[in-house]
Amino acid sequence: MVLQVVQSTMDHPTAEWVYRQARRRLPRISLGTVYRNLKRLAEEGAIREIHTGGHPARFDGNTGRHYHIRCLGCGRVNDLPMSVDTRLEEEAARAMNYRILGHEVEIHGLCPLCHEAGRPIKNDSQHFNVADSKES
Amino acid sequence: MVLQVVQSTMDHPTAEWVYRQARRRLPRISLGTVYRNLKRLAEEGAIREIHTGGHPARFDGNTGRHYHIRCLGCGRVNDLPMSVDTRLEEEAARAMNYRILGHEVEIHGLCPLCHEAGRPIKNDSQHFNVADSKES
DNA sequence: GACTAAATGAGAATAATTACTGATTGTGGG
DNA sequence: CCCACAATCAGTAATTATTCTCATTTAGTC
Repeated sequence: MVLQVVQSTMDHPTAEWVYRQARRRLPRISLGTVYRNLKRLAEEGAIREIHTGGHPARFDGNTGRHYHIRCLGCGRVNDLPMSVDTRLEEEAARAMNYRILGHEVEIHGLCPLCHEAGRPIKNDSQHFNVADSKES
Repeated sequence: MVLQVVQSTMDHPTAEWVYRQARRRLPRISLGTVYRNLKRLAEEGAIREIHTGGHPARFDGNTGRHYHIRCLGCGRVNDLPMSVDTRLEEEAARAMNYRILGHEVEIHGLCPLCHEAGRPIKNDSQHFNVADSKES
């Protein structure tokens, strides 16, 4: 059920958002349960966890390899429809003697809304909320 | 002074580690002061903050553009001596209509020590400590 | 239906970080 | 030297995100 919620959106929801959505169907569900299941799903590989950037973790129903772009104005995270560059890993392997396991790329910018609104960059600690377009 | 500590190492220390080091010279310094100054330095651009990956933030005295490699065994973060690929930003700009401001790349792997020791991946929540080679 | 294992809800606990507070230290005039 | 004023500090309380605990519920199975 938690899985369905995460997969239901192209946004990359925070645990908090998943909780709010889940509660619409299972009003008695607790935040702890949401966290517990998000973690389990991530371990099983059914979803991905995005820690990159700052404060609340985000979850991604799209488990294929892909990059993200993050808005420094509102914290929104979107998938990037661009190819994954494995040369980055090859180059790192040559440089570093690590056993390479993967890589992540995150582009930073201002989303159209924040850019237009002239919203400032809040790289700093703010409790980002997912784009709440379809939610109170 | 906090700046000196951060710049004194190629590791990417956590606030905690900076605190421990700083206290060797200024034994009365408080953790709050360390955080306050780390934040200020980061805002002024004198150091960089690395949030990517999980739990405690790390700080980087090297403010030039560069990539990082993170060991999923011990949490260590190292600089990568490889060139920054601005094509990633160009490609993202074409794809997304964001105002692009920058990008980050993080390679994941196991450092030589963890690899050899067969240490498992602890992607999960652990309080990573910096490589404490020169510290109690 | 009884027994067992797994999952849950509710709230306490933890970890990292920030904010607040009153005390201390500077600093530049006079 | 002394005084106002600003900056910084140590210490601590508060916040945020997340995990843990544990009594209870739910499921599965014989």
